Amino acid sequence: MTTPGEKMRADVLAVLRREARPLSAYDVIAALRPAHPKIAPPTVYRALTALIERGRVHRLESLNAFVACLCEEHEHASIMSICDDCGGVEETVAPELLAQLSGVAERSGFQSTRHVVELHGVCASCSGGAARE
Amino acid sequence: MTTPGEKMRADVLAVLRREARPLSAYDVIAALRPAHPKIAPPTVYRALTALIERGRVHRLESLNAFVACLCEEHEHASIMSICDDCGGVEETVAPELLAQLSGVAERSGFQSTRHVVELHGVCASCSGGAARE
DNA sequence: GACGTCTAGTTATGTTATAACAATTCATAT
DNA sequence: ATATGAATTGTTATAACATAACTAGACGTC
Repeated sequence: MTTPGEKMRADVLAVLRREARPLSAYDVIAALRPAHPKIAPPTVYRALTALIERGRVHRLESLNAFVACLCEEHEHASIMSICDDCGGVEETVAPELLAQLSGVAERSGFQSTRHVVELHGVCASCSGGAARE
Repeated sequence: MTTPGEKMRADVLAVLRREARPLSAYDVIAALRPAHPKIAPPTVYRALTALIERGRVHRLESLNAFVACLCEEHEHASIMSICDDCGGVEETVAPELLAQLSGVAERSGFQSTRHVVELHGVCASCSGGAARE
């Protein structure tokens, strides 16, 4: 093991990638319990924080949940579209739109450093597919 | 008292308007304690939910906190600019920009019903004013 | 190898939010 | 007027989310 904590981060990321949907930190803990019986919240939160810094994981603020980043190389902010029906998440990259957002705020002198853009609604499969009831 | 709960909603809104900054639900409870000694979380959360539905209060998802809506008549979604330095919040109305956001997501068939757009950064007074240390 | 520094693990607790139920209010029919 | 029932609010308890504070281990330096 070269850098410590690497294993834990890999395990957390693997869990998030296995599930395609957002998981709460405690969902991750539950999924990790078999491999790490004594795992505690701070361990997972630290791994998640490190993964978020590296752009491997996104935190969904409006859900208090986490998803693996779907695009391999991206370290830029994204638009997260959250289906309130199936719970799925789509990630859209639109730098120019986020730049416009910054620009609007900047008109009053606000310097933005972090964007939280989350859309709630219904995804294509849930609206276009079969009616659910 | 015509509709029940009105008094509580008014009291909660008054607290949020008195402070200009975001308050957690438990901050609101603390502020209300003198007037309502036995107030409990669900009471405040219900009042907040009702006020949010009426567009009087915004929930800041990335802060788990609440602010009074600053603009009197608006029931539309807003861009919330949150100063990480002083904690202040600015509300910007930019319907065309939010429509663009919806549009981008819609290209993959996603129908958005609710927007969460929050910018973190430093406000004009905190960056343009005096250095802080 | 003793010492200091940095990182990770652990314990405990703090903070945010809601489920579940009891009490109350109010409308309606008798 | 009062019994019945629907809807709303108050209350208790607990669930869900997150981090502070401390302990222990790893690693470089002298």
